[in-house]
Amino acid sequence: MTIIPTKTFFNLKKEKQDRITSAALTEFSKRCFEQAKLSNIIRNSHIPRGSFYQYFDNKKDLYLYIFKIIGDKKIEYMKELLLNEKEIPFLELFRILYSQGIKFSLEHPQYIEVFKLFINTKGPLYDELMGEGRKLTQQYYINYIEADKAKGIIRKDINSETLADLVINLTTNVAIDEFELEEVNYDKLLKKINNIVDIFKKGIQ
Amino acid sequence: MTIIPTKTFFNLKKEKQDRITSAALTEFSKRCFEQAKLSNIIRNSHIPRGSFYQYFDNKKDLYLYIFKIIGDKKIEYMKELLLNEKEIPFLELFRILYSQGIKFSLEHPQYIEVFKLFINTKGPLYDELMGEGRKLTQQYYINYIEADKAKGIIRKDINSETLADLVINLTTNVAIDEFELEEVNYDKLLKKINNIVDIFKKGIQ
DNA sequence: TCAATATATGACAATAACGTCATATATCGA
DNA sequence: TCGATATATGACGTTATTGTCATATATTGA
Repeated sequence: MTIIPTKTFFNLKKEKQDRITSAALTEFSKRCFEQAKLSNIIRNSHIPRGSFYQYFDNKKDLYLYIFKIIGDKKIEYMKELLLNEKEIPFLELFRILYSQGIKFSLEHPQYIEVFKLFINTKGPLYDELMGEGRKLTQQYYINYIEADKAKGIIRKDINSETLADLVINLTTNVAIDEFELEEVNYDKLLKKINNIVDIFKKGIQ
Repeated sequence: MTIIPTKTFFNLKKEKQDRITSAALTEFSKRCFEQAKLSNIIRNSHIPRGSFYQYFDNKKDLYLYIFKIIGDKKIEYMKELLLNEKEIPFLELFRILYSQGIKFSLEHPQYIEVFKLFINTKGPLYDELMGEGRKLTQQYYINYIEADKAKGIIRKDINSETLADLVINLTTNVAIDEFELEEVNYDKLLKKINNIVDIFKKGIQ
């Protein structure tokens, strides 16, 4: 069993580690995993080809490492926010997740590019990394929805699964679409989120 | 100015043309444009490498041709449906487009795979082919929404643009997600669409 | 100090893809 | 029939990329 990255990598001066992760982030934010070129990363981080293979087994290992960094940062970012929010209504949860997710993305534009490419390029790697993830999220939302139904906040005839799926799509795809646009403005986005929540709450009629 | 494909291609026996388009469809439904391998297409259609380059200038031309075939089929499929639907409410338009889109996809599973990969791999080709497409669609929806507002079917305080964007996302991303699942059942999907329309109409409260 | 361990290095083999080209074969029209 | 035009063919040049390996250099600890 090999450590990923290698012990050698962690022994490196932080500056050198950063040069590599930074170059990797740049490449993986421009091209999907399959399309990304290790040669670019090696060139831009100014390390010899041979050295790279002392730090990582291959391109995939590097990708997984970068992906882990992003995941950890995001979880850390969201966790504190959700810790004291056990009993909020579903739509509030959605509002928080959506807006906080966008805030995170604004602060880490490169991360979100990597993630976008990952989401979009649904290959074997996608299945490997996501696995049961989506079903877990769906169940997570359904719990809130059912709780709201019990409290009478959400109509009983709403299909929980459909609603959960809708929201999952909005928090991934729609949020991601926001960043295709030219100027991203947080306040503008907040208004948009409130619009969406309002549509969900009261309908459009 | 070169014809795309070549005149030569159209002179071919239909059987041979089909062998090529069929092999291309298979490849482009498995791999995005950049990732797709012309070698596979050439091998599976049992034509010599040299011949291919008498029919198409390059991989991109073949892709554009396949894409055009799909686009034409879809337009033809949707057109007759929308011709006599000038004055329907926005949500009805949505219901029709969504369900008809899914029906089309069920009948042409390979087409939808190609399209999924195209949508997802947002590269230079995406921009080239989509261009103003999204903005046109947005405006198309907004017209219906504004008309409904005038008639009092949709609340005046709903943001037309936001609603249009929401629906665009649902008709592309969500519809596409349906096909990630194992068993696709049209009746089940119809129910789901009605659920979604209901949520939009009356809200979840 | 000096041997053992850890790190650095870039040339190289292997693989794979695209598009070209010279040549062979078939078809068509007068 | 036979020359002109259209089509067929696959070996080849070119280019890119990944991962390997033998060797050089640095660092560490006894």
